[in-house]
Amino acid sequence: MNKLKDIESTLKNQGYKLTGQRRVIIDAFEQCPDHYTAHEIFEKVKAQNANINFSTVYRNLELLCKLGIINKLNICSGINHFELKHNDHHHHVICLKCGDMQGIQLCPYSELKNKELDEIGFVPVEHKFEIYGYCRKCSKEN
Amino acid sequence: MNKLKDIESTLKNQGYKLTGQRRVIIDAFEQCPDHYTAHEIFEKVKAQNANINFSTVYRNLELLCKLGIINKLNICSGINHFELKHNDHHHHVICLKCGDMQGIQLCPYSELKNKELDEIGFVPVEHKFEIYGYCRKCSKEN
DNA sequence: AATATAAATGCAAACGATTTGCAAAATGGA
DNA sequence: TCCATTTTGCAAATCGTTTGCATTTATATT
Repeated sequence: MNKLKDIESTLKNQGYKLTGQRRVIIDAFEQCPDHYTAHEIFEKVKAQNANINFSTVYRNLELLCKLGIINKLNICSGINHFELKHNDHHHHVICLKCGDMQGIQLCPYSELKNKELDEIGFVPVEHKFEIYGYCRKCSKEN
Repeated sequence: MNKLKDIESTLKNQGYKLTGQRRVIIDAFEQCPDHYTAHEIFEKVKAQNANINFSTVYRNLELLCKLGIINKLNICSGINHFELKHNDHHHHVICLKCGDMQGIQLCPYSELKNKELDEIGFVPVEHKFEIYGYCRKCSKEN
């Protein structure tokens, strides 16, 4: 059972077409250990398919987000990053010096009933947890 | 002991001048129960001082961030919000429908030594925790 | 395999938030 | 009050992202 095939059938089932551009974008994510910016995706994909356009990349990133295939990570830098949505729940540490972002398993939050959320009537759906600090390399350099 | 006076002397101590524009920006934050976008600050401030410019607002928001007087909150919507840095540690809930953002006291993370962070050699400095979901108003409407 | 139709693409231009260069104005110490 | 320095306003540039539209493509149907 191939992840790529799963994604392709998700697209088809929802009435979206499987274009060459989509295939290379999905393929780039398959080969991505962590996350890409839209610009990185564009570069990766252009290397495979000379004729792709930036707006096509953006439109497909948006689509893949909508279908729950990828996640948009928007961190302090202001530049969006995208990652394949895996089954594992994880968060990120982000280096304040070099900007590098790594996934971590640590999650301090469990979605038990919470008194404060109940009081303000807020219904949680998902959460984001980020730790900012210094990565090994940058903390050594200081 | 006035918070405004504290901020003014922080500016002076660091060699920055206390201009009319800075005064109204700080004043707007003093009167702000939670957070503003740069655009909201601009509108508030323009109501006090007809001759302020957007770039002045941005330059001063950046300065106040650098001096640790305000925080920049960058949430999923992509629009930056700014809030006075108070002594209280808090996080935010953000409505997926209307975009409203409220502060919450709930913080599931305590910066104890963490095995996973140690393993990757990451030195935490600060963290951000956000819960996305539906606010009271929007969850009723559904 | 040829066709029809709806969806997707490329292109260029628009967009919104933010940043910049520069000349003019304002601040605060001497 | 004068001067050096900082700060401002303005307009233009920038960056990431989105959009309108004509053309192309994928897929279901014949």
